[in-house]
Formats: sequence, structure tokens, C-alpha cells
Amino acid sequence: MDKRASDGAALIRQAAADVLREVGLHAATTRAVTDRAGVGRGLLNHYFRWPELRALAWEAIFAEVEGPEAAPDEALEAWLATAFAPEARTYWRLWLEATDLAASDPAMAAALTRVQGRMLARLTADLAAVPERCPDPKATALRLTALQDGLAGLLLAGTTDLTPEMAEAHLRRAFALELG
Amino acid sequence: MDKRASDGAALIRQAAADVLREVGLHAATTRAVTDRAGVGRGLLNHYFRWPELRALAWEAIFAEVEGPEAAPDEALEAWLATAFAPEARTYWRLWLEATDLAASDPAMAAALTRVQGRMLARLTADLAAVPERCPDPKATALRLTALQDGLAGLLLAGTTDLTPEMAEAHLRRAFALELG
DNA sequence: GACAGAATTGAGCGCTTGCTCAATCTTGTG
DNA sequence: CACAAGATTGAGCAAGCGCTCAATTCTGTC
Repeated sequence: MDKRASDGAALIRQAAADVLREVGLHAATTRAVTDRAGVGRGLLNHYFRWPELRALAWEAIFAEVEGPEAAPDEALEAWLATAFAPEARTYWRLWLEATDLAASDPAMAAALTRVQGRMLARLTADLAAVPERCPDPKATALRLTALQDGLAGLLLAGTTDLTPEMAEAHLRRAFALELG
Repeated sequence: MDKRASDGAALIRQAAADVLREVGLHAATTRAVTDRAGVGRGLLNHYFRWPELRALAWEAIFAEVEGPEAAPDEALEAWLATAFAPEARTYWRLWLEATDLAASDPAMAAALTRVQGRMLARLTADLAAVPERCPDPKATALRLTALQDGLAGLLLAGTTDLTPEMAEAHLRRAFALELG
């Protein structure tokens, strides 16, 4: 009745998410996951195929992030404030790698579609809560999301002298332009 | 005196660029390049190391694209019009993959820095040509570039119902907002 | 024609990857 | 306790990667 404290499959799912966070999508391997989980190599393939497990763990990570709702106007400020917070770096990287992988990995593409849809819907809803200032919430949400992705890419590449603070300022500036 | 019609190193550089265009940065291999160039496998390593050759070929591809200058106001329209043209798809993908690789590949990071710097400088200059409408060309160029990157990422992932035409419309909308 | 040096070749090394599979260990049931 | 069924193991396979190196071919010079 009482399940084992260590259920193999759950152990592996958890370890996969941990490994993804630490080394990213590209460097993550099945061996790293099984070692981390403290189980044999064969067990992973008994429950999963690597592409599926990878997509599963990736989506689980972003599911955590989506977290609870906030009051509409606080939600927008919270979004702006956390978009380029230091803790978010892990997610920019996982996001970028996922966009990349989605081209060749159907499982990742599906996961990305779901997460992206949810995030866009949420931002759209938050923007729709101030209709007098934002006549087309869907379009604005898409532009702001795209801008955020693009700025995150610039930050990750580390190739410009862009800092997270500057990125946030740019996002706020675009936000101000969009909301008139 | 007259150089050989087929100089091994040049042949390999050219083949590398072709392969990158066709299969992208991640799928490209030394074997694909040497086969394409019609030379033996060993020759590539006689002249190059793979990370360097890859970065070299990548930068060469974008050097072609930078092309000749246009009249200042035409330049902005040309930029908007070609940003999401069908032919540009290859470049979005190479760009995205490069951003990804830059984290672990110093040669790619250096190449990306150079190309990104040139592109930003060019757009900044074009925007500076209309100072009455664009008070801060550098910041605007960065935001527009980031937006373009983000929209390209969304298109590549193929996960939203975004079309290239819509992406261009979004870019034009942001452009209009920026330039008042 | 002979010869030195450069260009070029491809078999193969060492490594990593995801995955298979026969064997072993654990667990719940009668 | 016995026994079937599921959980778990790890050696090893097949494939791919960048790269090495001894051997071969080509090329220009005297």
C-alpha cells in the first residue's frame, strides 16, 4: 500500500530535472541522470526514452515557475521585475536551448508549444486587465515576450555590454511605449 | 604562379559554409564538410580545428549578408522588409544556434560578438540618420534587434501560429512606436 | 630525371552517446 | 516457505564524433 520511499521512475524524473537545471539541455546525458538518481543505467530505459524524459523534465521545470497568480496590476510589475532577475538565468538558457532543439525533437517542440502558450495567455490576460491602456493585449503580449526572449539571448551570448539591469530597463521602456 | 584551381583550404572553407547553410551548426560534422569538398578526411585537420573552422564559416556566411550600404531612409525600410523574408530563415537558424554555442565555444562567441556588433552599429547609424524621430538610436537599435531575434525564435520553434508576415507586422508596429 | 618539401589520403584510435538484454534482486501473495 | 511478477542492474553493442599519423601523391627546382 504505502509506496516505496524511492520509486524508480519518480527518482529519475526528479534527477533529470536537476541535471537539466545544472548543465542545460545540450550537455545533459542519460548517464548523468542515472548517476544523479543513484540508480542503474538500465532503469532509465526501462521507463523512458531519452527524448521524452528530457522534454518531460524540461516542462516540469517551467511548470514550477508558472506559480500562483497575483493581482492583475501587480502581475505586470512582477513580470517586469523578475524577467531578468539573476535567478532567471537558468531559465533563459533552458528556453533558448529548447527553441533550438524543437526543430529536431518533436517531444521538445510539443512541450515548448504548451509552455509558450500558457505564458503568452497569462501575459495577455494580465494586459487585458488594463484595456484602456492596451487596446490589443494579444499582440502586445507577443511583442513583449519576443523582446524578452531576444534580450535574454543577447545576455546569454554575453557578446554585447548589456547588463541584466539594462535589459530590464529596455523591457520597461518598450512596455511604456506599448501601453502609451 | 597561377594558383591551383582547387586550393584545399579554400575548398574546405567553402564546403563548410555550404554545409552550415544546409544542416545548421549542430548537425554539421567534419565528415560532411570533407565529403562535400571532395577531399580526404585528414586534410581538414591539417589546416583547421573543427571549432575554428565552424566559427570561420559561420562568420563568412553573415559577412556576405551584410552586403552594400543603401540610402539611409531606404536602409530602414529594407531592413524591415527583409527581416522575415523566406530566404532569411537559414540565417535565423544559424543565429539561434550560434547564440547557443557561444556559451561553450569561445571561437563562436568571438565571431558572434563581431557580427552582432557590426549589425547593431549599422542599424544604429541608420536610425541616427533620422534624429528628429529617434532621440536614442543606440537603445532603439538594441530593442529592435532583440525584438527581431525574439520573433525569429518564435517562428523557428513553429510553436505559435505566428507567420512571417505577422512577424514583420509586429516589427513594423514596434518600429512605429519607437519612432513616435 | 632526380629530389626535397608540401599537399593529401584513409584506416583507425579513443571517446561519448542512447540503448539492449540476460541475469539478479525485491516484493507481495497464497 | 514457495513462487510468479515486477523492479533493477551493468556489461556491452552499434553508431557517431573529432582527430592522429604513417604512407602516398603531387609539384616546383636544379
